[in-house]
Amino acid sequence: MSNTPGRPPTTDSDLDGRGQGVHFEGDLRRALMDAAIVALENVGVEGLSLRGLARSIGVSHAAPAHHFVDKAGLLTAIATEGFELFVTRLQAVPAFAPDDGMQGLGALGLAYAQFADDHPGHFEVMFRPSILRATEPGYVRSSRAAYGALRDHIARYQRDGWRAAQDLDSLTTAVWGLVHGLSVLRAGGSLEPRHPAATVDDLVGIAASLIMPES
Amino acid sequence: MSNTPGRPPTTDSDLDGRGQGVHFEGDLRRALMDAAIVALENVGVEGLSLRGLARSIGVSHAAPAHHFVDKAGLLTAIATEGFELFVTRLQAVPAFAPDDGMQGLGALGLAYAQFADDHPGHFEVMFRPSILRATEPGYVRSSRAAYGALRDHIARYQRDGWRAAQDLDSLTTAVWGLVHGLSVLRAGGSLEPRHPAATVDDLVGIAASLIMPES
DNA sequence: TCGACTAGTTTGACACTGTCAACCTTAGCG
DNA sequence: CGCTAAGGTTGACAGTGTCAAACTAGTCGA
Repeated sequence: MSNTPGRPPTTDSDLDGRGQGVHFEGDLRRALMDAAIVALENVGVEGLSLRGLARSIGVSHAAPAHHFVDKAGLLTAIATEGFELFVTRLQAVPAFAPDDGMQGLGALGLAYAQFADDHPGHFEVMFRPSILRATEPGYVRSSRAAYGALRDHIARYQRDGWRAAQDLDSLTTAVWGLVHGLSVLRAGGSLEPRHPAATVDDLVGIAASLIMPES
Repeated sequence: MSNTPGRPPTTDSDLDGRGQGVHFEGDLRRALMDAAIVALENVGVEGLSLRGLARSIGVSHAAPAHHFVDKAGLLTAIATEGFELFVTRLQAVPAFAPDDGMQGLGALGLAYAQFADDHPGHFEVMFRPSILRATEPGYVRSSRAAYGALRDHIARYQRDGWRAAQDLDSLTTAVWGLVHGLSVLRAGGSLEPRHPAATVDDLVGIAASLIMPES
């Protein structure tokens, strides 16, 4: 059970060479994160237990502490990974095509909302610095990279004439806030009463109707 | 709950100093909620401890269970109170004046963001049904009342010509998502890197720039 | 070859938590 | 008077995160 996950335990160390066989990324670390991500989806942060994770994987209760110092460390690792996934997702959004209306922006919003839907475990934790080691360099770097990716898209739209006169950071933050707020409300179930079973596309439609009422 | 009317509230006994307030909403209940709200502001949900609350007030560790069944019950009571405060706050927003541009909408957004800023303890918990007894009638009622108050404002703006053709619920949800997302990001500190020390007014400005770029 | 070293893991302990069951105390009332 | 019940207490239980110390196995320098 301990070796089922995809990666074999890095049998050879010399592909990296520096130092000795330093595989900081062991098997257990990955297994713990995967189990934690599933647990976050099901029971949320308050229901997640390091001991329960260890138990489900079949290691002792103190094993996690060796890879992540404590619970905040584990959550920080997940949040960081989330932002990294997030960045690659945003970067996969096709560039703006000037003749397709606001398709570019719509695709961007869709990527955001879709990410929240596809990775609820990561999303649960990414934007909650108070329960993370929010000053950890990796977390800071990846979260800023995510903002940067968002900003790059908006900048490109501006270059193509969309609200070119407005402040880039304000625009980015506003778009971010809009799609983030809708995603959060949806993930929390707060949208249910008025928009039962709202899909990700519904969200994008709602957001689009606010930004560009004419279309 | 509030029934068992056999005994009138005995207003004859002075409700000053010594405990024994026999009103069915006791003294301790209020004290626990106030202490919890402060704790939520400081240490968040994961740092809040029923025993710690009881200790700080000077009652036994099991006393809270008598007023709120468990932790979720306490949080639900706070969330419900938060929505009630929220509704009165929204209802205090002056009606739309047709000649003041989007001042009405701006005031609405300001009320929202200001509430999140003024009551971080309540806000921390209001939109997280997964840690609450989200089906409790009082919570459902007050949270829907909040949506209704928001919707009433938007409906009035529509009657005055603002985006009159758009779907009211979609518009309400969009505005809600925008201002909620910005408030959440700000409360979590995620805005810090790009917008250090962003004020509530900054938020409203950012939101306004997205909704009405021409102004 | 061998001993030291070290990352990874285990065991055991501690203080803490939420929750439950039982008991005590007191006020109000027939 | 005794009854009832709400409000509060005490004690216990199973979990939890975290820390310290011990063990294990693989690696490296000699």
